[in-house]
Amino acid sequence: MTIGEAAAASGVSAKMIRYYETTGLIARATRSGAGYRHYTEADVHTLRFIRRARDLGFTTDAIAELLALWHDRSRHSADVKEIALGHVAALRGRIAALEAMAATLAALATHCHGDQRPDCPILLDLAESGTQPHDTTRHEEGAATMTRDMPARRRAQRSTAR
Amino acid sequence: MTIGEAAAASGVSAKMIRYYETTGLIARATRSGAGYRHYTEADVHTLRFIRRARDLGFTTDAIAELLALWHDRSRHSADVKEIALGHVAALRGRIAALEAMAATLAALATHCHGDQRPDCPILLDLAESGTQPHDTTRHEEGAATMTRDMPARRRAQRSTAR
DNA sequence: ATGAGGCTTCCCATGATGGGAAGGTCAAGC
DNA sequence: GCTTGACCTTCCCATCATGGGAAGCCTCAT
Repeated sequence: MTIGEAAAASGVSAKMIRYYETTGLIARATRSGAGYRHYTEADVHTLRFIRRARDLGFTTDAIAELLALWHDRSRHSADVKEIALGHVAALRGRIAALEAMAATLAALATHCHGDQRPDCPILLDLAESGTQPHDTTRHEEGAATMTRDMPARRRAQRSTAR
Repeated sequence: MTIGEAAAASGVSAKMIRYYETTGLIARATRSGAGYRHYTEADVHTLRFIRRARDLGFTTDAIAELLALWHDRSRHSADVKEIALGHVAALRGRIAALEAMAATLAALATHCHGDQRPDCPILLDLAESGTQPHDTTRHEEGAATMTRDMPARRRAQRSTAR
């Protein structure tokens, strides 16, 4: 089947299938005489595996390892389990960092009147809390690390904001 | 003070200070005759504000809004609170998505013997769970979105891990 | 005056993803 | 057999926050 069909069947976009091929996550697809990529059911199976792993938050590296183990008939389930548990630990770490942020903010918010007056403990905290030298170590491996995401509406909103 | 000093005093790297200037998050710095950027204590204060907000996971857009409100003497604390609570909600959404992943994986892992045998429910799940057509809607706005982060030790650990 | 270190700008890379252009291919219908 | 529209190819660009590094200018202390 063609890449478009494989994409539809696997839930991985054609763009990403090509990308995975260039990065070596999947093998180079066989090509038709005209250069069209050609996929088998087995390939689609692999793509679904990748998509599923990705949805579980595995890094690309981990996915590569899992794929290798999957294809390895003589694998030890212990290796798979180790990767999975390692990922669970990573997830829990991220969760803890996010929870710390949420808790801090939620606490500040409860002290904010939320009315027409300008006084606001949230702004006070942002402005004052780090007034001291500030530890330059940054990133307690977690907090600031996962700060990024939630895309869309950038420049647009920004202009209204400033 | 110079950009290097401002960076040390604020905890924001010189690189990022310049970046924030180009994106308009902060005003263009005054320059010395030779073109060196020059910062005041007030500027450092602003940078600390930004850093603190960033550490709390606010998006750049939200930070821009918070800065505007901070500088607005006639702000309504309700506006600040709304942004903060909106962010808390976003954080909780991310947390929920990560927890779902962790829970799924942890459950699978408990059923994995983790020994020398190759049979592993984790791999089975990855390989089979999505065998059906698969909903093409993708990204339930959460799951895959926060998948990315945890930098550093990539390639390195990989080698030791396998 | 010389050298070290700090500053400037500019370019590049990251990771996963999509957008889009320019051009080739295929299958269905006429 | 030819047209047409859908699909394929590669290539480039952009995202977002961040750092690396190069080339060249500036400044202060010796």
